[in-house]
Order: sequence, then C-alpha cells, then structure tokens
Amino acid sequence: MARKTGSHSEITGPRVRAAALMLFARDGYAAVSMRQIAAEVGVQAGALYLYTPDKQTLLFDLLKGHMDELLSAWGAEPRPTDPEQQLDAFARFHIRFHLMRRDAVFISYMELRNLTPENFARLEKMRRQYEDALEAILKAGQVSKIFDVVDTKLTTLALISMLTGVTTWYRQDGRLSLSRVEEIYADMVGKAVRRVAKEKSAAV
Amino acid sequence: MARKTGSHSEITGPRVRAAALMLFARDGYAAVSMRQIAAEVGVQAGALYLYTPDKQTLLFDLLKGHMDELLSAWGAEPRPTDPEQQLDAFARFHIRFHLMRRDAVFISYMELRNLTPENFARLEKMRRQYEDALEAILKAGQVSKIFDVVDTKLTTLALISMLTGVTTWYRQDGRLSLSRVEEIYADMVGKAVRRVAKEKSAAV
DNA sequence: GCTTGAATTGAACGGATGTTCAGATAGGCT
DNA sequence: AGCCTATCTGAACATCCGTTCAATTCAAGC
Repeated sequence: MARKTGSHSEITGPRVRAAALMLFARDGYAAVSMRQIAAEVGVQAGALYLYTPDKQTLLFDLLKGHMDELLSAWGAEPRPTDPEQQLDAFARFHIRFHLMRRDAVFISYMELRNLTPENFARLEKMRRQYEDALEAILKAGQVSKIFDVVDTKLTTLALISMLTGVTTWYRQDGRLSLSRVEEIYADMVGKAVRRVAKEKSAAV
Repeated sequence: MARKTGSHSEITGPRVRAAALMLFARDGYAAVSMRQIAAEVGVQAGALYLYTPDKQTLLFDLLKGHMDELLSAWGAEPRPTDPEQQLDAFARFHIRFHLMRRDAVFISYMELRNLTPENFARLEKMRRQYEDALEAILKAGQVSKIFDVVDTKLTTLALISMLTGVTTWYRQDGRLSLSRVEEIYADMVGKAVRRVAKEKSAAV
C-alpha cells in the first residue's frame, strides 16, 4: 500500500506545515518527533521528507514564513502622515496581527536557538527590519517634538515587548474584546512616548 | 570505582541545579539530556538521581526556587507610601532582579508547558501573587487620582511584559548601563499610567 | 487501457533517551 | 584501625529518535 486516494503535494505540504506549527507551539521543537507530525497529518514519517529536507529546515520555513507575512502585512497597511497616528496604527496592527498568529509568534520567540547560525542571522535581519519601522516613527515624532523619547532604540524594544505580551494572556472569550484591547494598548503606548505639557519635570 | 574524592551532597546538589539551569536555558528542557547535565557536573548520569527523583522535578524545583526568590526579594524591598514612588520602585526592582537571573527568567517563561498540571498550577499561583503586588500599586494610584488607568489588570500585565522584555536584549557591556536602563524604563512606566494634566483628552 | 511518475509505505539504520540497580569506594565516626 | 554509609560508577533496560530507501500504489496523460 502506498499513495493514498486523493493525495496531492499541494494538499499534504500545507498540512505538514500546519501540523508542525501547532505541535511545535504546543510542545516545543525538541519535544516533537517527526512521527508525531506525520501522525497528525495521517501519514508515515518517511513521507514528510517529500516536503522538507529535514526537521530543522521545517522549523526555519515556519519562522521565515511568519516574518515574511509580518513584513508584507505591515507594508500593505495604510500609513498616516502624522507620527502620532502612525504610532497608533502600528500598535493596533501589531496587536491584531500577533493575536491572530499566536502559535507562530510563540515559536518565533522560543525556538530561535534551534536554528543554525546562518538561519538565525537571516531571521534576525528581518526582525530588525520590523523594529526599524517602529523606531522610524518614534524618530519622526521626536523631530517634530510631539514625542519625548530618551532613547528611540530602547523605547522601540520596550514597546514591542509590551505589545507582544498580549499574546500570553488574551483569550478570545475573555473579559475584553480585541478592539477594546487594541484601544487600551494604543492609548498606553501613546502616553508613554508623548511629550507632556510642560510642568515641573523633575523625576519621581 | 565510585565516590569521588572530596564529594559531598552539599556540593554536588547545587552544582546539579546550576548545570541544569544553564543547560535548560541554553538548549531547552526537552533538548537537554540527563547525561549532558551529569557531564557538566563531572559525574555519571545515574548519580543525578541522588539529587532529584526525575528530570521533570528537577525543572520544577528550579522554577519554584526562582519564584520563591522573586517573592521574598520583593517582600524585603523597602516600600514607599506614595503610589508614584511605589511604581517607580517596582519597575526598578523588577528590571534589576530579572536582569541578574536571565537564565531562570528565560526558563520560567518557556518551560512551563513541560510541567505537570499540578506543578504548573502552583507556579501560576505564585506568579499571580507577584502580579497582584503591581496591580495593588496601580489601584492605589487610581484611588488617589494620581494614575489614569482604564483596566488595572491589563495594565499590570502590559507593564510586566515591557519590563521583562529587557532581558531579551540587554547586554552587560552594551551601550547603556543598568542604572540608566532602570531609569528610562521607570520613567516610561510612570508616563504610561500617570494622569495627564487636563487638556482636550480626545483619543488620537 | 497502458504507461509513467508522483506519492506513500514500512522496515531498517545507528544512536540517544530517562531511569534503575548491584557493586565499588572514600571519608567520617568510633 | 576498622567499619559504615553516603556517594558514585557502569552496565543494562526498553523505547524512542531522525533519516534513508526499495517497494508499492494510485492518478493522470496518451
């Protein structure tokens, strides 16, 4: 027995990636065996090697695909001209995009160490590209004196950490709706970087 | 041959935990074998079972120990009366504490899924206890109208995510000193939650 | 209807895994 | 000096791992 009825590489390929994504996110790359992925797809382990040269490349393709999507989705997003509105748009986009891809986000933060150095470097570059998009907004707002940011790089990383953190606790059927969460976070991000009306500005 | 010269359980025990902590953080719980931990200690794999009933318990003890330290360290921290200063103290404490224990922090966020449900629940409880400490500060500030926070629970989680994020990029020999990083983050946290002088308060 | 090639099986490979345990040894106690 | 026990070794257990490959089967093109 071989070749199942109705089997095509255009069908099995995506199913392999979907199964791997789910299992890697749930149990971790190292803890998931090729046989488990195969079982999830409904296939023997050997068949996976029609779709990936090895386990490591399977992981990399998932992470790379996620970053490709992220960068192109942000590129396709309408961009306001005002830095304040740009920041608002970024915060909302980031939350929305990441909440819809929790498995991929989780893996992207946790399984980087399982990549070869070259593959890691490629992803790092893409990640930095995304961070630069936010930093550019902060810099623009600083130039036009709307924002008051001591260090744009540090602030970029701090804001992204805060926004991405939403993926660790948000529940679809929870207390707060997605749009409400978006709103609150976007507000908080704005307050954190916006210049405050002049006052006694001594530190706390 | 057995019993090495100068061997004591008070020495080997901590070394086992230290080796496990380092290796789990570097390669992940599932990817590290008992034989690797043993080799790091300079001992055979079987000897590890004098110090832990099994691998899973070894992980739990590390995570539990970390949370114990965290809660008692925060408990020992001098607590100001003013919510604004309390928040500042919390932010600085959190950054300082977490930056000095990056391995444990990393594991605490990544390896929770490798715990049994009971062990997971015990840690969750401790984590919530820590979060409640921050939320209490936010609530106090809200009552005294110093802070303007829409949802204290959400804000708590957002701030902790932001502060913990520092562990992913901070380098000892980097551009910014620890105290400078502390300062910037504490400032940002303050701005994010402090009530702004009344203005047209329309959202962006 | 036959042929060809893509898709898959199932067995096999060497090696690694967590854990157990009888036996060996060194250090402290008497 | 001699014993005792805490400490550790080294081998063994069954089971799993990622990966390869000849053999097999199905679907499509002629």
